[in-house]
Amino acid sequence: MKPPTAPILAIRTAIRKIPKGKVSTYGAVAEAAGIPRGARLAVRALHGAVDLPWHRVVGAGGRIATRGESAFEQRFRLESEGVRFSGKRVAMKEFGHKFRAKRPVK
DNA sequence: TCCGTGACGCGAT
DNA sequence: CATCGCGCCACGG
Repeated sequence: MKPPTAPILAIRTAIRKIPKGKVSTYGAVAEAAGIPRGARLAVRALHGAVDLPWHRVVGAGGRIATRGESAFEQRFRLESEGVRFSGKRVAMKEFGHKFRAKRPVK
C-alpha cells in the first residue's frame, strides 16, 4: 500500500484537533494544515479513515455534506456531542471550531 | 500518460 | 434558493 501523501497526513492531524462538541469545515481543516483551497484533499483525507472524528467535518456554512445514511448518522453523532443545528445547518457561530493560528497574534 | 471523479468552496448568474 | 464554472489535489481506470 502506498503511504498517504504529506498533505493528507497534515489534514488528518488537523482533524484530530477538532474538540468534541465542535465542528470544522473541509476548507478550514485544509487551510489549518497549510493547504489553502485544499478542500478536496480534506475529502480524500477523510475517506476511509475510520480512526478520525469524521463527523466533526462539515461543508461550508455548516452544511452536512455526507450523502445517504451517513448523513443521518453524522447529524446524530454531532447532536449527541451537544452540537445544535439551525435548520439543516450546524449553528457554526456557536459550534464552529477555530484553529489556532500558526503564529499567535500576541 | 490522459481523463474523469470526488463527503468541496466561492463567486457569478 | 438553484445552477454553473473553475480552482485544487489525489486516485483509479
